[in-house]
Amino acid sequence: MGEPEWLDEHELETWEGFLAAGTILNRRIEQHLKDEAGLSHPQYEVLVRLERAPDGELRMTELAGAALTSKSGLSYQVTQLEKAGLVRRRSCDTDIRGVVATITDEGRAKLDSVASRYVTLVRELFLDGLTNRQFAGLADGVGALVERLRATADD
Amino acid sequence: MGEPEWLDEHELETWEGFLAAGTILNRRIEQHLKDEAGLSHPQYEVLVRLERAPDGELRMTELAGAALTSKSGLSYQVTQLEKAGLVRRRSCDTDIRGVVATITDEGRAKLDSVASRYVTLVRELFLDGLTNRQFAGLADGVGALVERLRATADD
DNA sequence: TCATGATGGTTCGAGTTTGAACAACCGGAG
DNA sequence: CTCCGGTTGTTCAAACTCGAACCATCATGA
Repeated sequence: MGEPEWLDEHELETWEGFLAAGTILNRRIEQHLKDEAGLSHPQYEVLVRLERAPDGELRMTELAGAALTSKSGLSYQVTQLEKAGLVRRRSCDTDIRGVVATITDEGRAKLDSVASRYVTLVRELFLDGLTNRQFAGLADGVGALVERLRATADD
Repeated sequence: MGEPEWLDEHELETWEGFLAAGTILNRRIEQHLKDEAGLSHPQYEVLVRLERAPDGELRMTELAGAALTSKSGLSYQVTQLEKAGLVRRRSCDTDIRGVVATITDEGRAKLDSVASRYVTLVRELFLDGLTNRQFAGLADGVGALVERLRATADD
């Protein structure tokens, strides 16, 4: 294994800050979603993915692949959303094993009702805290990161 | 509430990328910690904070305040770490209610055993994916974010 | 001194996540 | 057609998280 090149203070600080910021932002968003609409963050994610998909439909596996949770976690969340009437399950036409999740009109309405507040929150917590220069730099870095992480999604 | 200023594509992409990157990185780190040392990420966090503290000791509340989990969550984790012999509890000298958590020698040894691998991983997943310019930009942005989030920790 | 409100930590229950096990099914090679 | 490895989604037990309730204690002021 050998000695790696240790992290200098700035590197460590940035790394830990990055993680910490993600954690805090996640938590704040979650809090607001819960209070406003009774949605957990995973549930909100599911709805958003579905809304963006053609016909508001997506296979379970595709849904899970969207960086969310495990298959079992998705199963659970979709069940919750189904109980709430925001999503429906139907079996896939071309594959009997398959299940397609569909967002309902209530689901879309729920998303609409949260959207404005959500955007406001993202501005407050994230964008407003950054100068244009900082945002540009962060956007660039994040872009590179996401690309790299997606590329090495399986190792 | 009124209509907020909507997010343009670049803003949305950056925001979602930021969250997604955090989630993925967290998960990968967690995976490795679990495999290598049988530690969860929260547990690792606790050990790191304790190791950095003078005498390797910290009050429970201070520990929880370090952006980790809730008080109850911390209680649970410290109990787990105690069972594993990596941390000890003792009551506080100046406040009978208080509890001080202390990292044991085994705890320090455990951290040492993970450190090298951990650093390697951070380089692989995070630092190596960024050019110097990108890192600088991201570091700047993250710094501003963390500062802002800490400042508004209570609203 | 004695109330009174705030604080420190644990414990409890409900909800959630995860990986493993499972049953059903697909699709290609032979 | 028939295997057979790989896929799909659910279910299960175990672990984890959170907030609320709780008791004990502190600190302040009358």
